[in-house]
Amino acid sequence: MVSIYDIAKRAQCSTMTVSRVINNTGRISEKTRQRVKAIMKEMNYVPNHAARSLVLQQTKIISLLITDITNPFYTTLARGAEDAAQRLGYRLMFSNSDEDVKKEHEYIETVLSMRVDGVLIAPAGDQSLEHLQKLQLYNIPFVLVDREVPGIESDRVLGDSKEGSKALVEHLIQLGHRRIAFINGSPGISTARMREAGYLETLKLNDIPVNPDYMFETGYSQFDADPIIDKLLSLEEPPTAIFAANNFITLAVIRSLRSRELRIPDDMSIVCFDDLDPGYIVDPFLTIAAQPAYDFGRIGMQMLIDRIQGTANEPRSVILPSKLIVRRSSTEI
Amino acid sequence: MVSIYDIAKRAQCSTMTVSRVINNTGRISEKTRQRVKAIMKEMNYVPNHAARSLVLQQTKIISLLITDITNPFYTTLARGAEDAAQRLGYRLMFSNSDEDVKKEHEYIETVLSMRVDGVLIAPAGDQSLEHLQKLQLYNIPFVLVDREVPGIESDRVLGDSKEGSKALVEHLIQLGHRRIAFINGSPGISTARMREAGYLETLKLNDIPVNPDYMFETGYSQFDADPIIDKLLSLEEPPTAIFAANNFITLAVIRSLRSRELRIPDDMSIVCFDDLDPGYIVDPFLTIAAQPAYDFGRIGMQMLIDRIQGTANEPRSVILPSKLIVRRSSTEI
DNA sequence: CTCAATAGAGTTATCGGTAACTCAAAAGTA
DNA sequence: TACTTTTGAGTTACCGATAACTCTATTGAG
Repeated sequence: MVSIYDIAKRAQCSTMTVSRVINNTGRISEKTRQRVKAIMKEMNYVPNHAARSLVLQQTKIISLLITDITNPFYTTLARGAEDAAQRLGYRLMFSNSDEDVKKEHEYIETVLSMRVDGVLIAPAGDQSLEHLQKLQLYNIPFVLVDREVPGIESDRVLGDSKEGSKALVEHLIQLGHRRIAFINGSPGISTARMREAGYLETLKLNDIPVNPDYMFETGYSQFDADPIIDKLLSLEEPPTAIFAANNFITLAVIRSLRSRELRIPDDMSIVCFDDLDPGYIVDPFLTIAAQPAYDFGRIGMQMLIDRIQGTANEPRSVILPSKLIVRRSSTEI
Repeated sequence: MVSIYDIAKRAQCSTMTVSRVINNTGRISEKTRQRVKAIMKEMNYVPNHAARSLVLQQTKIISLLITDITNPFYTTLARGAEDAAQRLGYRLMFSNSDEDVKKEHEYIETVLSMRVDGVLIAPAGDQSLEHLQKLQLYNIPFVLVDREVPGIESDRVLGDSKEGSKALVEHLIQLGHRRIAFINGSPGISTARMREAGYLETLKLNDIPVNPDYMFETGYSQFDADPIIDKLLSLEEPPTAIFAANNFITLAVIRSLRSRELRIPDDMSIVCFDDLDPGYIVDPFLTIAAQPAYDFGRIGMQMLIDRIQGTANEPRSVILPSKLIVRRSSTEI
């Protein structure tokens, strides 16, 4: 592959002159500049990123670590991050941890090894603490998006899961529901804890006793809801509404209900966080707390680049509100 | 950041010894190996990828360029590619060209600059030719997935768009349809051409005259189908079925039909390529030609790594069949 | 006309790692 | 015991680029 030396030889100048032409720095006569440029073009020169970043000690690459590339919430977030990064002159490297702390660990190793300039990360869970401390140890700036991790002080962009949760449950209560089941993600993830807090608080505010039989913990990724639905339906007083903590859980729940010929919302109201991809859904019918996924990415990326370029000020938190969108999956009892 | 020199100093040995411990090469006494290993761990040493790839002339990184990160077909493909890459010891770098040749061009520049070991690419269109030739010029192995590009000889994994197309149209004809509209992607994309060929051929086989008023070309990405639906509905003999070339087009079409209170399939049958994300759709109702997206990625990645590591044999083509899945969006006339 | 300032380059060292070669001491062999 | 082989390292050069410094013509001022 053609290097700066090849160009220099051909142009009968030093590599430094070529480097100056490439970077538009230093003093170069217009004549030389044009000659070198022509030769670079002719020889199809492409600078070697590794060599450059080795000496510059910066890569202009930012790593984006999300937990599920098939979840539209995250792909939308990714798009926001990508657009912002591009605008500010950085390249993005996506990775996908699959909600798996071990896989996340491997990616962090790569990220460290590549000396990326910063990391925008939706951590797999509280156990991500260790990875994040490693980033801190190496002074690699990072911003948490969507989820926080206890023990880590850093910039972050979070959704207001608790408020969103309260809005959803309040909505159900307004519709007359009092037997509201809650199927949550893993308590090892901050959003799940916040959503539970919102659920509990709203019940309390409305003097509805908490029924442990109505509460479940599962994963945010694909899973089978049948066992849970079984239990709920076999209760003496089955719930009239289900609050599912995210879109994946909702899908599993809906599938399970459908397979039993139960209709939504007639037989069961459903509310949840995050839309199924708005671009995809032919017929949006879920009542949701919609989070501004694109902004999560966009704002997170801006904060990250601020941090990379800027002075080391206090960690900032941005909390983005979610919006209650009432559709047909919830109805009066 | 701690380098191999810091380790060497602390271990009182040469950098070469450290390098040998890292790579498990050369002759090292067990005692020294353990001592160096302990120090590396203690000092949290992480090898510098740039330095290493500079001297090794390989990065163990493969670039995956897809055209739309929000399209489940591509995210599923990406997952297949990722799994295969990981299994074979490579890291993946996703990028997203957004069906935009210019954006693709920028990513190719980055890819060249980073000297990745190979590129798995779903080209934005025929105009990608120029980028791909650049890859060829630099001897960077690449594999085309999903789409081919005239003028480029290379490994590739394609769907059998023509056969899939024929199956869909044949299915409609079997149901009694003869007025079948076809809303295609851009003719600058190979799959669109193949799908059109299948459409035309099947009509001909069944002695159905081609009606130019039934044929449209648009983009594979989000767009507004209203003008097209307007035209179709205002025809003297409006179609009874629509064949939409991909999932995005289908969505736009469905939205447009719904906004006119037209029911599917009662008022209009619809068939198309590619599922909306099977994991997402609450209630799959589209009749589709399903392509094995995961295998596109998996097989493509395997071919690519073969090519990177192996001998330079003839370019190989893998054609993956699509499967007709009949659901409720198509019915007898 | 002389000397300082500036334009337009070139030299050298370095980033962090590894290949290829070298070399002394220990171990094996005749 | 003397010589060869093996073990366990160290030295040096280089991958491709850039920072910092140096150097030589020009140019301009007085």
